[in-house]
Amino acid sequence: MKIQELSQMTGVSAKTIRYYEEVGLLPAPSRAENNYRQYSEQDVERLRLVAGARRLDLSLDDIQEILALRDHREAPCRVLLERMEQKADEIAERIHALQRLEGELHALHTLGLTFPVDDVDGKNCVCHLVSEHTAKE
Amino acid sequence: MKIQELSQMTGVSAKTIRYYEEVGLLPAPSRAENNYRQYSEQDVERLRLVAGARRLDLSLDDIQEILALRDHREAPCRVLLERMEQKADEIAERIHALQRLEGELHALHTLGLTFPVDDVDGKNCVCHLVSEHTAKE
DNA sequence: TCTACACCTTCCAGCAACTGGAATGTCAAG
DNA sequence: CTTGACATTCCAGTTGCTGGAAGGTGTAGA
Repeated sequence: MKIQELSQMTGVSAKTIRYYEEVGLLPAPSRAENNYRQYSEQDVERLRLVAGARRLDLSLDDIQEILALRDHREAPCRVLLERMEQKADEIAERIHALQRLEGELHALHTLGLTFPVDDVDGKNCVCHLVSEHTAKE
Repeated sequence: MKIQELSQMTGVSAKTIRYYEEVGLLPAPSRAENNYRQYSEQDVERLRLVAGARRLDLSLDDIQEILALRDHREAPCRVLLERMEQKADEIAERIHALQRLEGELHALHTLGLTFPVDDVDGKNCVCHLVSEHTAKE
């Protein structure tokens, strides 16, 4: 099958497929007479694994590692499970950071509303709050 | 004051300060005899506003806009408040996306644990789950 | 047959916001 | 006089793609 078909079967754009090949996630496929890339069912499977892992926000490096294990006929499941756990921790942390940020934004916004809005560089201005914000904590 | 001092007063690295100058967030400062950058109190103030806004995760483009208003002696507070609101919405959305992702990761991980961990390419493997994950929803 | 159109190829550039490093210059202390 | 901490410029790399140019290929219709 041609690249466009592989793209449709996996939801990964042709551009991205070529990129994955370039960085070594996908092997260079065989070519037709006209130099078009030709893909097999195996390629579909491999790319589906990549796409699934990307959807879980695993890094291309992590995916490389997992695929390399598979290519050496070692079961990659253990590593994959481990990476999923790490990723979950990372995401939990990012969620907390974002929630803190959200709180700060709301607090500053509320406080900012109590100030005159046309103050160019006076002290009673949300801009000043934001500047001070640097030093906080 | 020299760049290192400005850096310490604002918590922004010297490298980043030069970068901000390069992209036009900070004006090119005057230079000493030895070609070292020389900063004033005004620069401290300006950079503090930038740093505070960055801490709130506003983009450099947003900050450009706010500083440009200030430079034209227009009160930037209205715009700043608006951007803060937009940013809060954006962050709320990102939090939701991450929470969904976290849920998926945990679900797959739990399910993956019920499978044998040494299956190279069989179907009872978390890798297979992840591949299938592509098609979901 | 001509031509339009959709597909394929390669290669180069750009995004955001920095960060690292090389090569070089300056200055104060011991 | 040397050592070390600063300063300068410039170039490259990070992550994971995406856009676009310039050109080749394949098919269907006028």
